[in-house]
Order: sequence, then C-alpha cells, then structure tokens
Amino acid sequence: MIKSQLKELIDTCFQDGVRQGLWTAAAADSYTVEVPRHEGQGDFSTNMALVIAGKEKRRPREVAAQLTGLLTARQDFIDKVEVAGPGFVNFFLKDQVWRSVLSPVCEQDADFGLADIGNGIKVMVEFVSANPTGPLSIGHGRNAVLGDAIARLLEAVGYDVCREYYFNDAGRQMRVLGASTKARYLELLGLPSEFPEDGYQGDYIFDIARAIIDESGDSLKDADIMVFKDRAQTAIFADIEKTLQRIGISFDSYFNEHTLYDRGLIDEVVAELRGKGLVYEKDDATWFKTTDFGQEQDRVIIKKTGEPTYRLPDIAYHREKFRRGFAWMIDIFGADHIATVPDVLAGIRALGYDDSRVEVILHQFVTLTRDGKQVKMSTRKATFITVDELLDEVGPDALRFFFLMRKPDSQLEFDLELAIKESQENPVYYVQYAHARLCSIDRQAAAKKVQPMLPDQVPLERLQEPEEYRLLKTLADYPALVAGAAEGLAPHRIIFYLLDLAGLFHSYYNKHKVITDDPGLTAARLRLCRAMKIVFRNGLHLVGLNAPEKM
RNA sequence: GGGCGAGUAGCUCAGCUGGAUAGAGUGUCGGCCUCCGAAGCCGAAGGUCGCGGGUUCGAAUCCCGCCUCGCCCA
Repeated sequence: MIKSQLKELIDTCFQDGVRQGLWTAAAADSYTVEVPRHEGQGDFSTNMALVIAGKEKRRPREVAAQLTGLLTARQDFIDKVEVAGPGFVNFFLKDQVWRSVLSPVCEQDADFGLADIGNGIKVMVEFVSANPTGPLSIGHGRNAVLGDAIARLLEAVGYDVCREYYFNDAGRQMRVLGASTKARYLELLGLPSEFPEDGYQGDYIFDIARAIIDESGDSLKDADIMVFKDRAQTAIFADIEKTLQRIGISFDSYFNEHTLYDRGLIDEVVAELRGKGLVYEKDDATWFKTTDFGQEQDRVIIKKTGEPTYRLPDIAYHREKFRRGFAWMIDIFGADHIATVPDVLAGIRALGYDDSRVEVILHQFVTLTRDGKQVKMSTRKATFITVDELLDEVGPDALRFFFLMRKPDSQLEFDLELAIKESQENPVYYVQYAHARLCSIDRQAAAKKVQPMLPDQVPLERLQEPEEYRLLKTLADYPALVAGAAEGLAPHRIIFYLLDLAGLFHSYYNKHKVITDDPGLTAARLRLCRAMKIVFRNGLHLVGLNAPEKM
C-alpha cells in the first residue's frame, strides 16, 4: 500500500525527467521499486538510475543525482533520499507513514488483505481427482491441500472460483476393484475365491466386503463383479469425502468422465478433429496429429481395441470447461501426469480454444520417511500411508501447514517420526502460538482493567522501537503479499510470511512489554497488537488454518 | 534415448518479474522465566548457491553445455 504510493511518485519523477530532457523514456516500465535487503539502505530503493544509465550509456550515479534533484522537496512522507552503491536511490520514509498502516488494518479487519483484482472472473480449480479405488494417499493429500489453498487465494482476490473433482468410475481399474472386492467377499464367507493378480490388497477391501456381508449375507456369491464394483466405489467415495472433510475441503462439483461418453462428447471431439484433418488411421488405431502442434510425434487417441487413450477424454473434458464459461482453468496434478499436459493443450488449441487459459500446476511427490528410512509406497500393495492415518497423527492444521510449506516444484519430504514425535514443535504452532499470545495479551489487558482508548486518540507516535517499525512494515506488506501469492498460485508464500511475522512478534514480545503503567504507550502497543492479531488470523484462515485464541 | 522438475549451511527448505554484504527453520554449542503464556527469546558456529562457459553496470536468478537425483514417455 505504501510501496505503491511511492511507486507513483517515482513514476511521476521519471516522467518529469523525460520532459526536462534529462533522459529518454526508454527505461519506462523496466525499473523497479524494492525493499532493500539491509536496513541501512532505507525503506525502499529504486534501480531507475542504473536502468537509465544502462540504456543510455551514462554514469549511474550521475543519473541518480538528477533523480534525487527531482525528488527532494516533494511529498511530505519522504524523510531522506540517498544515492548509494552503484547508483541505487534509497528512500527513508517519515515515521508516521508506517504508523498509518494500523488504521486500515483495524478498520478493514477481516477484509484486510482482500482485493478485487479478479473482477469476478470465473475460474475453475480442478484438484484431487482421484479415482475411487482406495483411500487418499499422501500424494493426494498434497494435491488436495494445494488445490484448496489456491482456490482460497483466488477467492480472496476477487475471482469466482469453482472447485471441481474429476473422476472415472469405469474402466479396467474399476473392474479390478470389483474383482478384488468379490474375492475378499467370498474369502470371508469361506468360499473358494481367486484374488486377482493385480488386485487391490489393502485392508479396506476386507472392510467393504464385510459390510456387504452384513447387509446382504451370502446372497451375492454368484453376482457379477460389477455389483461389487458399485458397492466398493460408493463406500470408497464416501470415505474420500469424509477424509477431505476432516481437512476442511469441499467441492462445488464432481465431474464423472463417463458423462463425456454418455453425452457423445468424445465422439464429437474426434469428429471435429477429423474434420480439421488432424486425425488419421494407422495400424488400426486412430491418431491425433500432435506434430502439428510442435510435438515430436503423433499420439494415439483410440487404441486398436476401440478404447480411447486417456488423452481423448481429457481433451473433451477441458473443452467442457471452456463451454461452461470458465475464463481460467487451473489443474492441480501430481508430477506423474506430466506427459498428458502437452497433449491436452494441443487438443484444446486444435479445437480452437486459447490454451493459455489452462494453467497446470504440477506438484512433485511426497516422500515419506519413518525411522530415518524412506517408506516405499504402492497403491496396490497397500503399503501406503493414507491421509486419514496422517490426520490421526498430526491433525488437520499441521497437515495443511506441512503440505504448504514447500513450493509445488519441490519434492516434499514428510518425516513421519518427526511430525509425530515433535508435533508440539511444529512450525504451525509457532504461528498459531503468536496468535494465541496476542489474544492472551488482550485477556491480560482486560484483567488489569486497562482503559480502552478511542482509535483516533491513541498516541501512535509512541511506537518508536526498531522492532515496532519492522512489524509495521511487515503488516503493510500483507495485501501485496496476498495478491502476489494469488497471482503466482503460490500459497507457500503465505506460510513463509506468517512464519516471518511470528518471528518478529515473538522477538518483540520478549524484548518489550505491551502492558505498562504508561497509558499512552500501552494504548499504542495494544493497537499494534490488534493489527497483528488481525493479520495472523486473516493469513491463517486464508490457507485454511485455524487461529486459536488459546492453546 | 527424449521431456519435465530439482540441486543454495550437517539436514529440511525460502529467495517474487536479474540488484547492494546469501536467508530461515532444524541440528550442534553457550545464555535468558520474581516479569503481559519458555509451544518463546538472545548469541556463536556453519556457504565455491552442482560444475564450466556466456549475456551486463550487476547472475543463486537469464542463455548454452555437462554432472547427479526424482518423475514421465518410448
């Protein structure tokens, strides 16, 4: 908020310089205003002189001096301007500028940090999208938390977000599920059974079989495996939803791949591509000319068995997203889906849509370690740790926090032993504790009967400590941070911000007393604390975490 | 063999569209509760930003080549 004000001022000076013939407009838009790394370098800094000097073969410091000439005498909020280093211009702002952030924070309260850059544009975030063959694994957990956090970020900056879960309950996988369930059913009844070679070995299949026996006895012993498939699928889906609910995730809609077939949308895509000359037959298979879209080789979309490859429904599905009016489509996939992405984008383009509206976030895998060793996981063998088990051990807040602590591009190492053993010391507590501590200060103030002051009577000029300025600056950063994290689809930035703010606050707390016998100072610090509490709460809620008042 | 991602302190990771002297947590070592919550704080130590070139005022960041790991495709 303050930065953008300064940026405007600097832009004006740049234009003044152009008008006065000090430099040309060549550097417009390519200079930046930033927060310097070191505090001695001011509150903000611009590289404008360096950029101009670079473009016009001049001496940076000379240009910088001209710039400061234009700047001094202007605006009451600048305290001091310095040329430093190779030609940076550093700005030191007046103290009251920083204190002035407290009012908007306190007044906007829960709305502080929200923005309207999305303009109500319809955006779909597709995530989880696991087929109902078993409980959600750790990888799904990361996907779920990431997708939900991104959806929350986009909502916060004014997009109209739809969370969608895409799944397929037909196909080979599901037949194997049915066969596995039937085998366990017969096995539990003591009847001869044959467990499929590539069947799902998890205990949850026994649970489902047991439930079927409770309900139907042995009356299904000759039933088709599809009957078992349906029962298993229903049970598993209910389970998945329950798991997601435990993390606080819900969807606006579910899209079944099957509807694409039912509504003839698959055939429609093929026909349309064929009409454009982008489809041909070879070796009894149907091919899509992806080489027309910059790929190395063409791709099969219908196998010789007549079964479409995964690409075809994916393309048809994404076209549906366009047709349903989404201007921006975000897919959250695990890294193993990388291969499908270029094909789907090519298909979208081939059908005449703008594929730049589809944005794919690929997150790397989660590796799980226990007792210092990596846990090998396989869905079939059921040697995986489920999201449910993880939730039992660390709880929803720690789960969310850990999954958001790394950017999607990084592999995420989840040390179970550490998460269990030291759950008390999880970084999530560090942030939540800061919030709880602030609440505790309020309780303390009430207990000590500190007289509340009207906001405009609080002597904010009493906030003079370096720690207080650091806190004020960090609070002022919050709206830009939210906007940046949303724009970059990067919820981990919120996490790092909160950790940073918590560190500053804990440090401050240990060094300075908020409640003193000086009423003015106390009121000013309480005001600062109130603003911090608001930002902690807003930030935590923004990524789906709780902001406890007591711990 | 090809594609994508990663490589930054002992370990786990930040570093936003290139900026000034490289950042945190954790671990190690040493301190701090008569005091608003010690789930906290302070200090010390710890680096060839995988390697080699290039681009420029300036590179962890951008380009090229190579190495290692993960995932995917054939």
